[in-house]
Amino acid sequence: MKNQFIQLSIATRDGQFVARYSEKGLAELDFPMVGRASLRAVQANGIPAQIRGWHRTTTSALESILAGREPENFPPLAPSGTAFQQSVWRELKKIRFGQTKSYGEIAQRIGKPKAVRAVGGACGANPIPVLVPCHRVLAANKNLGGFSGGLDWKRSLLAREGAIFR
DNA sequence: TCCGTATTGAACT
DNA sequence: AGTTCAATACGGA
Repeated sequence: MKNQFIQLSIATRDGQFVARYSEKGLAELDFPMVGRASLRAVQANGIPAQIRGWHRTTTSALESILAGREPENFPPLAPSGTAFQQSVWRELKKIRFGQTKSYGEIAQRIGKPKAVRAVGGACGANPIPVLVPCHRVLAANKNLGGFSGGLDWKRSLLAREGAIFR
């Protein structure tokens, strides 16, 4: 039972997101579930005050982005992944609100200019979409590329930020 | 070890 | 302007 996340939901007008916290911070964020039964992801009691605080910050950051505004604060992010993935995600966080970068640019900035495909793989493995802005990464020709949460989400998020893409 | 990938740029129709 | 194709790093099975 090593990874016992504490799971809390975030209701937005775009649906119910689910956030999972480790003792280090926000570990995962899920898009609203499409079909049936969004899990009742709430524990009423026994949530440490620290995590409740993080969750308030997460909620407000998420709501800001969904409303097309740049968040003022972020919770501590604690995604689990390989060293390579961590370095990619660290780089993603540096992309400013409303800006985009290509997979190749990310690869260069982490010092592995030829690891372009691997960067794509790391983006797809990102457990904290939206807050770790994997949606701001486009293909070299400014085409959309892919998105694990569905391309509609990627289009929508970029549009709300006023980013330029095709 | 083999396979797929959210890539890329060049070489071809 | 569209299509094919090899190079290439990484992660999962």
